[in-house]
Order: sequence, then structure tokens, then C-alpha cells
Amino acid sequence: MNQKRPAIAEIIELLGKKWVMRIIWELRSGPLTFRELQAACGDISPTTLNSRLKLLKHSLLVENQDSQGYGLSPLGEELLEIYQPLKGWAIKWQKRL
Amino acid sequence: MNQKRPAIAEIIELLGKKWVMRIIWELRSGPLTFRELQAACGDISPTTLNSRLKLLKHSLLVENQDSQGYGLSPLGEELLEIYQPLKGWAIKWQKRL
DNA sequence: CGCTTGCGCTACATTATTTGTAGCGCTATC
DNA sequence: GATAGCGCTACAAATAATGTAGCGCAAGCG
Repeated sequence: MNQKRPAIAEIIELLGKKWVMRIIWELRSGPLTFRELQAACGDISPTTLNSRLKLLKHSLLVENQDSQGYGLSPLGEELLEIYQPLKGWAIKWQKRL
Repeated sequence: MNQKRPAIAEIIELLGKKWVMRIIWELRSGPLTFRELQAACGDISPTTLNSRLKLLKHSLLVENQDSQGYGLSPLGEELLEIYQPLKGWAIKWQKRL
């Protein structure tokens, strides 16, 4: 009852939404509160942040970590791992711009 | 004279724009013409497609491959490589949704 | 030549999404 | 019981994406 579209298309759509990757990235070194996250993202509006958090929780990438705020779920951590190589590549890429 | 922000933040912003990852993904097995790309993306509007192509060319990820249409640049290919593990992960992720 | 076909792409009005600001309701601490 | 900070919502304004029509051009054909 799940997939209408290939999984890769689904995740590409999700990650293509504004702020989604950024939020995951900002949670890389542990949970943050709503307002910390807001500040970390360079003052994303609370409306958008909340909407993205709902989406990310629903997608099982982020979860409430009781009293610590929002943190990455195990799946979220895995996704972040996959993104690691991006860090090195990005520097190289930026130099050529 | 380049970076005001960390490279990773810059690429996250770029890839977070709607359709950007999708376009790169659709070019994975070779260049496509404007209209082929439009169809591959499930009928993205030409306005948006053109705007993204401009952005991607400017970011050196996509380039005009003479008479073949649009294709990934070497940097674009590298980026796509980094995304490979996403494919397997996405399937696992989708099952848990 | 004059006609058609398909291309890359633009114009532009409509619709959807994001932003920014103010502030509510709640809890904890004094 | 007053203050401070939190997560979060309301809502109007700004920005971005969409859909449709079609232009200008180049190639192929009769």
C-alpha cells in the first residue's frame, strides 16, 4: 500500500524541499531545541521550521528526543553518513566555481 | 574572493532547490534534450526547467553537450557518484515508512 | 522556394510556498 | 504572582513554481 513511485524519486523529492537537508545537517552533532535549530539554520521562519519538522518526523528521519529537543533518528543518522563524502567534494567544487 | 559561507552550506542550498537533484538524477545515463528532460522529470514546466538549467550550468554541474542537449559535467558525474549509496538506502527507508 | 515539423525557450497570469512579525499558552524559577 | 524562555501558531506580504500558449529558428521535403 506504500510506493506509487520509486523510492529514489521519493527521497529525492523529500530532500529537494527547502531546508530539509539543512536541518538534517545541523542536527549532525546531537539534538537541538526548536529555537536552537532555528538559529542554526540562520533564522528560518518558525512556520517553515515547524512544517519541515513535521515532515521529517513523519518520514522517520527526525524524532523528538525527550526534553533535548529534536534529534536524528537511526535512519536519519544513516542518511547523514551517506552524505559525508559530500563535505570533501563540496570544497573542491567551490574552488572551481 | 569566493566563499562567504562554508562550501557544504552552499551545496546544500543548491541541492535543496526544487528539481535540482532530480535533473541531475535524470541525466545519469547520458545527455538529454530540453524536451526529453522535461518529460523525464514528469512534465516540469519549461520556465522552471530553464531556470534550473541556467543555475546548474552556472554551478558547473551540467553543460551543453553540443547537439546532444544537456549532460552532466565531470563535476556533475562526481556528485552523482556520491549519491549512489542513496539508491539502496532509499529502498530500505521506504519499506519502513 | 514555400511548407511543415520539432526544437529550445519565453511571456504571463494563476496558484502554491516561504517569509517575517507578533504573540499565545505553558512550564519553571524566583 | 511576576518574569523569562520555550514550542509553536496566525496571518498578511513576498517570492517561487506552474500551466498554457506560442515565438523564432533550423532542418527536411516537395
